[in-house]
Amino acid sequence: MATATSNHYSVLATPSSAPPPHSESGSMQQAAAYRDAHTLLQNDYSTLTGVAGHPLSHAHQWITALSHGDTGAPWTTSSPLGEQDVKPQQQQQQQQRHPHLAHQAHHEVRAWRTSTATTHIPGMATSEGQNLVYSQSGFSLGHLGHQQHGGQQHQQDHSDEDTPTSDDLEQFAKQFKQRRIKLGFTQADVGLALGTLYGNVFSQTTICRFEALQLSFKNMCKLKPLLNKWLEEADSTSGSPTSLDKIAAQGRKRKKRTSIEVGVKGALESHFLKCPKPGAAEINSIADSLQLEKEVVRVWFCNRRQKEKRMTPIGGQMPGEDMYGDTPPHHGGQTPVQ
DNA sequence: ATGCATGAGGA
DNA sequence: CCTCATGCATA
Repeated sequence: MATATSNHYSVLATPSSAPPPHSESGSMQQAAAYRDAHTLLQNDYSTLTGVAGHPLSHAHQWITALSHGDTGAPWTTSSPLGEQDVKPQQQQQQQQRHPHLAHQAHHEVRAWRTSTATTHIPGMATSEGQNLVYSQSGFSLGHLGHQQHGGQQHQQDHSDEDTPTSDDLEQFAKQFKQRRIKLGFTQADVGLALGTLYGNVFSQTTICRFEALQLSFKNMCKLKPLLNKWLEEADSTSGSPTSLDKIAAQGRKRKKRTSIEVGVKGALESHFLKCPKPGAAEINSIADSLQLEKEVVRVWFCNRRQKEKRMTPIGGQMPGEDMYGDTPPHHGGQTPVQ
């Protein structure tokens, strides 16, 4: 589709778009034991997934099969139905920069987990070769948890209000995942539970990213307390009724996800290396040469930059561990990928 | 598990 | 326009 670029995201009902039963990709993690009698007032995926033998497989993603009558469905222009957010949106949504970190705008942090948890190869010139102890001080978390009393500083506590270190987060994430699985919950379950418990719903994606440490440091810090509370609730309440609130996602006309071909991705990567922040002109240029929409290119760069800021570095870290014959028999590698 | 996308908030 | 938190849709 070089020229195609179907400019219209006509969400149209793909003629052959039967209900994609997309077999559970993460079936291993989806197999959960619901000790709660939740009413399947949604789409019965049970029929699809149940065949495997999992009587209690839940719909991991509350599909929003909105019955859209209009074929055009311009997700941007005509949106008669006002968008109604389903999020309770409590008042604790304020995570924006505090007056203290105002100056932090530019010197962003990039390498958090310079130390691979426990065992880390010393003096390993990974990619930067300049982090280690140094970067630790790079981001002085001091202001994040800013102690306004001026004298007290007992961080490192745990399970409470202090700024965790990147290492703390890593450990917590690991533990969390383990316990979650032990209790028979899926990532989606947790996301929902958080919503019913505290009013903040989260998606499977977010929980997943948390466990994989693929969120920004700040974001991790924000979520940790919530997940921690859920953990306590979860294991202590091993049989009590969990109030289930089904907030059916409303219809939201979202643009169809554009698939960028590998070759094109490579090209984008190249450009990114040269200029991670291209201006409008550059974007236009790139978009044109790659035959992509400007918006797509712009968004691609935005997402790419975000990746760079995640806790877990992207292209690297624990590929096959050794590249040369010399390999330590142990590795504190990442998650065993569930 | 991840890729592309939306949106709020901030210059 | 960007950053940042988040998620639908998908591989």
